[in-house]
Amino acid sequence: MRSIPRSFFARNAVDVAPDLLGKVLMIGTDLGIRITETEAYLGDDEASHSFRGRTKRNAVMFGKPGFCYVYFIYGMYWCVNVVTGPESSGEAVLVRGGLPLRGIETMRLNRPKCAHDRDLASGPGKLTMALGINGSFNGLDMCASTPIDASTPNSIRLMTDNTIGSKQDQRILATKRVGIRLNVDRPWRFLLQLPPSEKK
DNA sequence: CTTTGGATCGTCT
DNA sequence: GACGATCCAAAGG
Repeated sequence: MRSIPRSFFARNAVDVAPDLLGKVLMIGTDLGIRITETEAYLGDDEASHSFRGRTKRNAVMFGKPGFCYVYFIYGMYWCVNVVTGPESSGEAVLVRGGLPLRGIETMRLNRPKCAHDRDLASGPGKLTMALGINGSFNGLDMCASTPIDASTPNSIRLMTDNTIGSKQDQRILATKRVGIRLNVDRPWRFLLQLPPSEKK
């Protein structure tokens, strides 16, 4: 498991989003999911929180790539993004789903009503609940080179897992984004198609 | 299996 | 004052 350089995120969100499939979102050292679903949001994109310019909520989107943008939605849920593109472009990739990789027991405690392990993190609100991500993670660096140990609170990282097959082996499906009202036709939702044997 | 509607509050108009 | 980058329980097929 190795960290991802900031240059990976300093590209267009539509390019970063599919490349994040198969990568690992880690909280601390013992809790993580393999990313299976992402969505790209651009600066000049009516569906994006950044479309109408910088506000208190979306300020992180206009900062450096590789940082964490967390927002609260529907009065109940948190969603987590990674900022992409050149600084102040207002781009980000929403992490919409993943499969438990480490710390499944913790995820079950965080989502006691979840019937199947494969659904512990199978949605943008579900995965933040499973991983314990909330507003206090907003603005944290997800590709810092500083090592994480047990004394690092609220650490959140995107990482590459050597044991996962190369991107060339992955089947990626692109569809329209969900849950939005504007700019609905862009095929900027990306799903990792797993072979039945890997679906758990 | 699919469809429907309720929950719940920060943010921006 | 309205609505949202959602989830889940309940009801119907």
